[in-house]
Amino acid sequence: MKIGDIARAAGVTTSRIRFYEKRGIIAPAVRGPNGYRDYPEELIAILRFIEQAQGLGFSLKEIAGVDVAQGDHPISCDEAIRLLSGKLDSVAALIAEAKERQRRIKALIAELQGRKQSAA
Amino acid sequence: MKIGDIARAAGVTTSRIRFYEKRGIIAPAVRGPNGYRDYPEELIAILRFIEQAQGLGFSLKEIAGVDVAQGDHPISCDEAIRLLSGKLDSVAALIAEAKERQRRIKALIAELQGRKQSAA
DNA sequence: CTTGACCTTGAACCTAGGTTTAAACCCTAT
DNA sequence: ATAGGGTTTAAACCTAGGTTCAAGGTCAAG
Repeated sequence: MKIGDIARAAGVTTSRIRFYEKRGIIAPAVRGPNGYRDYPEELIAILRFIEQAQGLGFSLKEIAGVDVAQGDHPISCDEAIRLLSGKLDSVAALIAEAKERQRRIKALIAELQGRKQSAA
Repeated sequence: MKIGDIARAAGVTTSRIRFYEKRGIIAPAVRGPNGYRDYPEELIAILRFIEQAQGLGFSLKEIAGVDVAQGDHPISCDEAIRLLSGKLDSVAALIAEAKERQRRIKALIAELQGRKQSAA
């Protein structure tokens, strides 16, 4: 499949696919006699996987570390659980931070409203 | 006060102060006869205010919009409440998103652990 | 044989919030 | 007068995740 076919099928741009290739996130494409990239159908699933992983909060760097498209072992179940657990922790930390911000903002609003009352 | 004095007092770098000035987040400094920036002591509080606002999730663009250092009216109480309430909403949205991620990650982990059990 | 759609490359551009660097100037102490 | 610290400027660099551009090659249809 040519890059445009893959792009349409996976719902991503062609530039994004080239970008991933350049960054080593997906394996370099086999080239046809005209120099065009020729990708296996499996890349569609890989690209969807990447979007999914991004949606879960994984950076491209982290995704690249999984070697998803390097033809290596497709990552062990234990490894996947380990990665997900790590991300779970960082998401929890993010939530805690956001809640703290929320708390402080609420306190500020309350203070300002109190000031408004006493001024009135 | 010279830029270095302000920087030390406020706990920021001099480059950051110049950056803020260039971006219009703080007012351009008065210059001494040697061309050195000469800042009023009040800038220290303004810089601290900026850090605080950033900590609450406000971008520099949003902070600049407040015209904190333009010598204008120092922002009305109602206006402050409005801005804070808006930020409160976006923080709530952020938390909701993060929780959704958390939920999905947990579901994935559970699925993988189930797979491990059935494989064992 | 030309038009249009596709592909190639490298490089520049974008947001956000700064940092770093280079080359120059100023001030104070010794 | 010279060393050291401070200051000035513009411009380049950084992370992240891409997009956009320019200039050119390829392919199938009409």
